[in-house]
Amino acid sequence: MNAKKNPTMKDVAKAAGVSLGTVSNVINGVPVRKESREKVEKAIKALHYEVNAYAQGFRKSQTGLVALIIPEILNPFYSAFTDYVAEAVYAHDLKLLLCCSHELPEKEVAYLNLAKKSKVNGIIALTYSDIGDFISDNIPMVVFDRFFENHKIPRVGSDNFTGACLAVEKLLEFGCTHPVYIRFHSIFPGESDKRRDGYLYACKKYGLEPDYLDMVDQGNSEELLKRFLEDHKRPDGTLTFDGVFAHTDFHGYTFKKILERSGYRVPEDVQIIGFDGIGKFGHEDDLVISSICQPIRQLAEKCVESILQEDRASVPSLTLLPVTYRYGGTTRDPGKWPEA
Amino acid sequence: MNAKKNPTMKDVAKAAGVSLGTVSNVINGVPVRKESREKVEKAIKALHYEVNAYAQGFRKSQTGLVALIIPEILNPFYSAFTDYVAEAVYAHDLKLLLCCSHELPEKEVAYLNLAKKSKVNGIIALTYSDIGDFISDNIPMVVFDRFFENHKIPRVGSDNFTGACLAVEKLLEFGCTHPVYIRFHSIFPGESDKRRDGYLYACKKYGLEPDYLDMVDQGNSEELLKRFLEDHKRPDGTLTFDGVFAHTDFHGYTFKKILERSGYRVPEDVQIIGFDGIGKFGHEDDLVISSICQPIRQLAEKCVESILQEDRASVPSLTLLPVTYRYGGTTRDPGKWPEA
DNA sequence: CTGTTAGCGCTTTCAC
DNA sequence: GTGAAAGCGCTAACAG
Repeated sequence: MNAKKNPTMKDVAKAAGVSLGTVSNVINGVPVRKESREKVEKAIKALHYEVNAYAQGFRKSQTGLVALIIPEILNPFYSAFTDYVAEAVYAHDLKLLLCCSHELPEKEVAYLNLAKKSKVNGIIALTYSDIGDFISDNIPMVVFDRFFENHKIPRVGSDNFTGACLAVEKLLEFGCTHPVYIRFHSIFPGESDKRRDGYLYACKKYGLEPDYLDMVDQGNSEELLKRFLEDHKRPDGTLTFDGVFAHTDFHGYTFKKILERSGYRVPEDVQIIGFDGIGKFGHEDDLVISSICQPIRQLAEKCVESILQEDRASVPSLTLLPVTYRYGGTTRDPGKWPEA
Repeated sequence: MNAKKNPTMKDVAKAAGVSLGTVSNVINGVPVRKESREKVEKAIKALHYEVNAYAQGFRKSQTGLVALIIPEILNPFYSAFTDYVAEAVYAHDLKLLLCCSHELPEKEVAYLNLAKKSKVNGIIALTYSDIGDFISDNIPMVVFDRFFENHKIPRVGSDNFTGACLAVEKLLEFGCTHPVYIRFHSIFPGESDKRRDGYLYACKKYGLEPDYLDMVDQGNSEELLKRFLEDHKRPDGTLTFDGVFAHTDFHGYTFKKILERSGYRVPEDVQIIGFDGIGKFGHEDDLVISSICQPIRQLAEKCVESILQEDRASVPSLTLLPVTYRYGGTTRDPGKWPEA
C-alpha cells in the first residue's frame, strides 16, 4: 500500500545518534539527559516517527483494550451505557472494543473468546445467555445486572428493589389505588428480578393486593399485554387497575399504546411508571414515559473502574447505585399535570 | 495476576514433539502431514492453547481493527449506524474500535492519532470538525456525509437531494400548499447540505415560494424555532405555512413540540416530515415523526466494504444510497390518517 | 544516565 | 513436509 514503511525506533536512534534504549526512555518518560532528549525529539519530528502501539502492547503484554459485550445498541438504554463507557474508557487512556452480541449466545461466546485471544485488559458484560462456562477467571471482568454461578465476578447494577418500591409509592402518591406490575424477562437470573420483589414488598407494606403479569420474553409481549388488558376489564368497560409499574420503559410504552388504542387515557385513566429513564432522541430531559431512572453514566463509570482495579480481591462483589423517579407525561404529578 | 502464564506455541510444539513452524502451519491451515496435525491438535487441546492474537497481529502487522469515529451514540441515528457497523465488522472477522468524539475536535484528532498508532485496518469517520490536516493518507478511510478538501477520501451518504424533493412532494400530496424548510447545521460542508438544495429545487419545480430557516447550530435552535413560528403567524393567529420539511427528525420533533405548545395541531394544522427515520426505542417500525428514512444498515455496510476494498483506487469517491418516505404520525397519509 | 542485549509469541523464509 | 533460525518493534534488565 504505502511504499516506504513507517520509521521505527531504530531509525530514530540512528538519526539521533543515540541508542535504542535512550529513544525508548525518552518516549516512556524515563529521565534522560536534556541534550539526548532534544536530539531524539528532533529526530522523531524529522522522521514523523510514531510509536507502534501494537508492538508496544505486545511487548508489555498490555493491550489497553477494554471489551464491552452488549446485546445491541439500538436500544437507547444500551446505547447510553455504551456511550458513557466509551467516555470513561477514554478518560483512562484505554481503548474500547465494542462487541454487540445481537442476543445470539454463540456470538457472545465468540466475543468472549475474542476478548481472551486479544488479551484485553478487561471485559464489561451485559449478557442474557448462558456463557458461564466460557468465562476466563484470570481476566478482569464485571457484569451488569446478571449473576453467574460458579464465578466470583463482580456485579454492578441499579438498586432495583428500592426503585420498584419508589414506583409504587409514586403511583399511590399520584392517586392510584390499584397499581399492577408487568414484566417480561429473560430466563436467566439477574439483579433486575428485584423489581418484582420490590413491587411485592411495596404491595404488602401498603396493604395492596399484588396483581401482575410475569412472563418470559418470547417476542409476543404485545399479545400478552392485550390479553392482560382484557382480563382486567369490568363488565362496564372500566379497568380493575389504575396504575402500572412496567419492568422497563419499553414495556410501559408498549402498554400505553395498547391502552390508548383501546380507548383508555394515559394518565387520566391509567398512570404508568416505567424503569430505565429512556429519553426520546437519547436526551435525558425528554422521557418517553414517567420512569424510575437508572444512573446510566455512573453505572458505566463504576464498571470501568471495577475493571481497572488492580487488586481484584478488593472489588465489591455487588455494587448497587440509587435510582430516581422522573416525570415523563404518563403520571399525574402535581404541578406537571393539571388536576381535573 | 495469574500464576502460570498462558501456554505459547513453543509449549505446544514441545508437547507435540514437532517444531514451532509445524504448529504455526497447523494453525494457519497450511498443509501438514495428517499425523503431525493430529499430534498438534491433541497438544493444543491438552494445553488449552489459544493463539495470542496480539502477537499474531504484531508479526503480520495486521491488527484486524476498524476504528469508527462518531460524535456520540446517544443519538439514535448514530447508535443505529454503530450497531450496523458492528455487525458488518463482525461478519468480516474484524474488530471494532469505538471512538466517540463527543463533538470535541481535539478528541477527534486524538482518536485519529490513536487509530494510526494502533495500526487499524481502516477508519470510518462521522466527523463535524476540521480534522483534514490530521488525516493519514496511507490508511484506508471512508467518511460519512462530510467532505474533506485536499484528500481523496471516499464518501458514503444518503441521496439527500432526492430525499428532500420527496419530502416536499409528499407534503404536497397530503394537501399542503406552503411547505417550509427548517435547518440547523454545522459550519462544515457535507452531503446533507443537499437537503436544502433539494427543497429549493422542488419549490421551483412545483411553483412554490421557498421559505426556510437556515441557521448554524449553536444550541439555541428551540429559541430560533419559536421566533420562526412567531414570524409566520397571521394577525388572526393562523399560520402562513402548513407543512414543514425538517432537516432532521430531531428538529422536526422539536418544532412539533413548539407548535403543539402554541396550540397548533400536528398534523391537522401543520404536517411535518423529518429526515433520518428515527424510531422510538430504536425500533424502525415506530417512527418519532413521519420521515425520509436513511438506509442506515446499508450505509454502514457500504462503509465497511469500502474500508476493506484492497484496491483503493477502485473505491468510488462518492456513494449515495436511496432514501424512502415512511409515515410516523405527523402527516395526513391517506389510510393512515382519518381524513376530516 | 546510556548503550547493549535478550527476548515477548508468532510467521516466514530456507535448507533439509 | 518439516525443522531451524531470523526477525517484526519494542521494553527492560544489565553493565558500564
